[in-house]
Amino acid sequence: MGSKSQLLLNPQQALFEDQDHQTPPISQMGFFNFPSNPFENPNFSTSNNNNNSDTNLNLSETLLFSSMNLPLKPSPFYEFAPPHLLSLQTSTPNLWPWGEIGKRSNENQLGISTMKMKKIKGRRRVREPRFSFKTLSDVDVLDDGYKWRKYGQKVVKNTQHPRSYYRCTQDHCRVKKRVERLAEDPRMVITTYEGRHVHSPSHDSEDSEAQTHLNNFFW
DNA sequence: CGTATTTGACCGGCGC
DNA sequence: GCGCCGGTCAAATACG
Repeated sequence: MGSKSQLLLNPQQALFEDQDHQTPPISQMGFFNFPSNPFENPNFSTSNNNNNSDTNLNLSETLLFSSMNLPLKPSPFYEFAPPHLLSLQTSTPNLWPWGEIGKRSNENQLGISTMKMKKIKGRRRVREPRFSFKTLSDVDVLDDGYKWRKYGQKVVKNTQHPRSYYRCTQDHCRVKKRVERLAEDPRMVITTYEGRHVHSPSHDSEDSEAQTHLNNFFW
């Protein structure tokens, strides 16, 4: 990978859900632990080192995940993790049902369950595939190579930090993401993507080389 | 002046 | 049915 796509994020856990046109397969959703920080980067360690002013996050795992257009097959969802990102063969999946996540954090921190489906043409309901991961980060909105426009912000119950809603600015691309801080550990950012991009990431600046490389790799 | 963000209104699902 | 809650809309505002 070129220097431009240096990995600066440190996703701790990821959550996948498969695409299912009937019922939300909550039971098939869950976090699993990443293998112990394979993306260690001295520029991006613990967030409370205030000297670490590296807020300009680069092409990252976020891009890798989102550009692979989300998992499509049902479980085991970790099949869809980019193998060089998650060497899950050697890691323990550690599944957490959503309900249990809520319990652990003693609040409904992600609240995804209410946003399961959307209506399509009056009758058909389709739930876009989603996946999320949490990252140790000072900045809320991680630069993933796509351009996003904020369209809402909401305080979620029993949390102090608001949740922000973003939509991809590309025409006809309906990908959304939301960003929030983990209530129990505000150093953690939870980023959730929903939908698949119908286009390549478009950073205004340079770096098209790394991007096409990534696209070719994942698409 | 065009575009992005803010922010309260609105809406729909769900539990009671 | 009603109220709560999360998600979205959109008018007003900020921004550059």
